[in-house]
Amino acid sequence: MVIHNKEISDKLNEVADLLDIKGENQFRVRAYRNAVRTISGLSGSITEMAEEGKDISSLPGIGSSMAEKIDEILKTGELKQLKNLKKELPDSLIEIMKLEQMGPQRTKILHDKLNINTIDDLKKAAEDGEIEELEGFGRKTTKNILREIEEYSKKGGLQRIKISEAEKQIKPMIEYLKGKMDNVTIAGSYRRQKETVGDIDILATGKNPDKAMKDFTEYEEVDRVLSKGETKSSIKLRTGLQVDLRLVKKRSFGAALLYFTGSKAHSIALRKTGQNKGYKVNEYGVFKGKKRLASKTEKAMYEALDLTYIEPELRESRGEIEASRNNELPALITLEDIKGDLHTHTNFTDGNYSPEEMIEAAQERGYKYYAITDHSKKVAMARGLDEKRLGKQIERIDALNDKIKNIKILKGIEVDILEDGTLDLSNDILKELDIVVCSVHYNRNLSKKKQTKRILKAMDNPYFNILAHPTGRLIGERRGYDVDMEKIMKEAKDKGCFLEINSFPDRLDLNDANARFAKETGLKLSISTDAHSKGHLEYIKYGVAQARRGWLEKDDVLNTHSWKELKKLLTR
DNA sequence: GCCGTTTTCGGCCCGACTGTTTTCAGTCG
Repeated sequence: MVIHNKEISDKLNEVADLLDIKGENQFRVRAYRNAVRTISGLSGSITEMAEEGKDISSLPGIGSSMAEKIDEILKTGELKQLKNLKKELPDSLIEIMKLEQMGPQRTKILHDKLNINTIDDLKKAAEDGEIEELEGFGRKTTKNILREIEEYSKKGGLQRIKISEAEKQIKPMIEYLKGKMDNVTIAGSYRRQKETVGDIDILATGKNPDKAMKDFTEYEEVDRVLSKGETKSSIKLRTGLQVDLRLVKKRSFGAALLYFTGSKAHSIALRKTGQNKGYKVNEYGVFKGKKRLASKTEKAMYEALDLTYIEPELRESRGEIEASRNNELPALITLEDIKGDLHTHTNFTDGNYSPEEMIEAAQERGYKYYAITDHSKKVAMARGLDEKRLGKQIERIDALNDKIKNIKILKGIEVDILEDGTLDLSNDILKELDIVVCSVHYNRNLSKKKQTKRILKAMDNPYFNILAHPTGRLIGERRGYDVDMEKIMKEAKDKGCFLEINSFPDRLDLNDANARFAKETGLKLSISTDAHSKGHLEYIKYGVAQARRGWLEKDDVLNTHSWKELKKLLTR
């Protein structure tokens, strides 16, 4: 039986939630959450680790006891401890606990005193006035609970939004705030460029807190004010996005930015590092007794802890603090390192613009080369190209290359990998191309074994260059197909093939963990947009961000190289 | 439940805000 990492982390997370509600020791609860975080950050499969006889308890935050539980899940698909917990407490309490304003303890009290087990129970008890009678609760709390239930049912559950969507929603507000206060900076998971964000944390400095908080809470898109204080206020935009503003003193800006950028795990690790040195680390600085050692900038904060500066994208407690201490942090790739796009479409298939128009947009970005990779015939919906139409496109690009001098246009294709692992176009035409991007669009539901075999077989075709959107996932909508990604990466390296980080905001595929594994395998990746429109070329920044989160350096990425070098790399 | 440049036992990050209180618990990040 193949157990996915997510099944393991979901079960352990449920255990943590239920133990939390039960009122168990907080550190024990945290231990489960730490294990969940470790598992979520793995690129490889735990099932396979176990099969290969690797020691699961060597993973950070996973000790012998946790390893035994994981082993039980691997062997039986279940966890007795979780089953027993569910006998004590209905797991529907977890849903209640995750409502805003509700935590483990309130959930427990409501369960014990009013026998509330579901969100419906909660709603009824709140409406009947039972909750406000309880000690520690009151009228306002009851009102907040009812509002959160309404919000919850409106959204159909609790959701995070894509980073691209968050960017769209927050940009106008940032512009507005910049006119009202100083040093306006977005912190939180947005600054770390996580693929999705739950809310937006903004940091700023200003001389007049009352005025600043008033300006913030009176922004025209604000739906309601959740809290308003001297240093912290929270609002909800009409779109449903929560935004927190923290006002800090200029001299503690670095300390505050560091703290509010997180991640939580990174902050905790930093505080521990400080503690070991006899310092106290908080959002106001690094302190030795009363003496402030650092606070103005993040760099100074890190240095006070004997660490080199750590880029926000790395702050996930995935080894960055050790690497910083040993001065072994990667020099992360930047947007400026990208020399061209290797996966784009035109109106030959389902793109919105002609090759000429797309190329012009690429020139505006300063690209040195630009690959046109329209769909192949299998993708009929997009009017995919057959050999004949691709031949015409090749002629058109040859003519363009004769005419246009400052950018090299690469003749390419996004060719479908058919179910049997062959490619959708003949080698006679593929050999005419500069670059062959290959992807799976159909037969997504093959078994892991078959899907892996299919892709590996496709890689045996000597013209196969890059596997596009390798897992096929769509964030928040569709799981990736079942595939042995580690095996594919290792074989890609051996065969001289590459994988893509697809920068399209819905995809971000490969993700950060996969990218990091690729680096560790020594496999270079491309970062491309899959642009279907001129404006999509800008999405490259999201791909670069995920690459940075995956610890990638300039040299780890195919399209940071000159066309001359790239051509060599593509030649098998 | 994890973990060790002080430890195999005894620690485990820290502060702001709200609401319900009248000194503080719960939640959040």
